Amino acid sequence: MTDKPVRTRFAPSPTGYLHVGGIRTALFAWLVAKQAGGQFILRIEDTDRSRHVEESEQHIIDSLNWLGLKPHKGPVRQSERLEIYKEWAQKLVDSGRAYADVSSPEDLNRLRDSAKGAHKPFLFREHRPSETPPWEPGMPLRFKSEPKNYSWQDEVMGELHAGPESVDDFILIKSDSFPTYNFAHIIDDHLMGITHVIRSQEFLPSVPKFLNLYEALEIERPKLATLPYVLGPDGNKKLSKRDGAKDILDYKKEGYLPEALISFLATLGWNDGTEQEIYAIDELIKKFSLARVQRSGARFDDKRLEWVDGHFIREMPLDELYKLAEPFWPDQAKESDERFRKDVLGLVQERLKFLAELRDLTWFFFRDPTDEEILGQLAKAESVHLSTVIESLQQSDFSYDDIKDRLNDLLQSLNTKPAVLFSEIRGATTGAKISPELFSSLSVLGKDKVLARLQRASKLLGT
RNA sequence: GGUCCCAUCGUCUAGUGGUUAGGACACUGGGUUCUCAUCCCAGCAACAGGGGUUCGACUCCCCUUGGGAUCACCA
Repeated sequence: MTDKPVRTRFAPSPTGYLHVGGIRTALFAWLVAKQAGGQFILRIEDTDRSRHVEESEQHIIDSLNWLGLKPHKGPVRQSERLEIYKEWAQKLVDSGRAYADVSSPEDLNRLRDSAKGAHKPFLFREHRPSETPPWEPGMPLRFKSEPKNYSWQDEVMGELHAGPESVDDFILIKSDSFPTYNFAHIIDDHLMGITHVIRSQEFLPSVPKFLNLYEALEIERPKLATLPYVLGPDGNKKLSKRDGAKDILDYKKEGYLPEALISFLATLGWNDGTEQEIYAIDELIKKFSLARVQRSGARFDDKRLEWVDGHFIREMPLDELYKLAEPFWPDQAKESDERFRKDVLGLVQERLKFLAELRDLTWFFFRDPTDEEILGQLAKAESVHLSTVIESLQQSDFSYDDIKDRLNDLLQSLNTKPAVLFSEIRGATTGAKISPELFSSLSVLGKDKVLARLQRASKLLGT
């Protein structure tokens, strides 16, 4: 092997959005390129016109950009390279390694059915016609394979083997003149100088066919790396859109941090052998290796993602988090100033798992609770201290320390417990089932609001 | 059915012949002046089965079982 500059690619077909499985493939390819100082290329495999979704390409690009997996250049589109595939196809025709396929869909179905009935694999090469017409536009072109045993090295799976049954004649160019994946990706990888083909497991059974084609084309084979599936949360099936796998951009909408997703995805099927659980992107670039990628599928676990995301949120400087939190505030928060919102954010930072939780955690800072909300948090019979609390807090400067001292004093003088007194105050001032720590909450909420809410609660209870 | 891949706690995993099989998520219990969360402590919990090889197997080999993929003019 030569010392060609490392180049990897991510080659999705534009049929919809990207889910975590696809993104993980992109991430690994990106990491391999990055750590070698190489290039990461985006190639749009749009050779199936019937499944093509117009907005898909932009959506894919947006997804990669959000996660910081920036391709080296703009995307390469296979649909714009038809002439190239045609030329290479012609080479195969000229060397006798490809032939026009005149069989009808009915022929094929019949052959397939009979193979199935005989419990044998369907191999087109067993029905290869002895004579075929010259290849002309509008005719599908089929590869003429030379079946044999193969052994090859996979960067992830190790030494792999397959028998001649795995090699067959397959379609290179379809009747609409578009190439198949099986053909186009081989040509493109070669022409684009791709050094590592990193792709998911579904292509593994086809590798012997590809190997046969590399030989027929007399081109050097890139390194092959097969990634195991990301499995759905339940069952052993690979994660799929059909089973509700989320669009990666939905995680953006819910306020997950890109660096958290990256760390989570990287450790889904890879580890560096240490007990480290969280990785910064720079560390991943340094430490990642295909050889340490797991060979078995990894199940996607929401809970772990939440934990990782919460971890990143807690570690983040408040000012930075504040910028990201912008779209996630409760509606009424617009009317509050930045200082206030930052204080509030500081209070809930440690309990956010993702930013969309901000709303439910902070609404009572921006809007008075309703009667029902207050009463829902207060048991009348036990709520008897409110007027005393009001008296004391009226004297307070509402600093954290002063509030703390006063409420602690009340604990003494009223001869009660935090579980009683603090719950009462919390319920009356927030009307919420959960809230941040009491003294800070009161301090941030401010004297006017706190006193007004306490008085209102007191009135509601008739005390 | 043929071909191919895979197999350690519920989940993600460490482990490369000798370990009380480690960590993390989740879960359970406890602590941190109320709730929720953080943090800390503790607990629960795994080598699919059977044969070999070996003084010794989670580690190596074989078989079985289980799971998955693939056999398209889809990628």
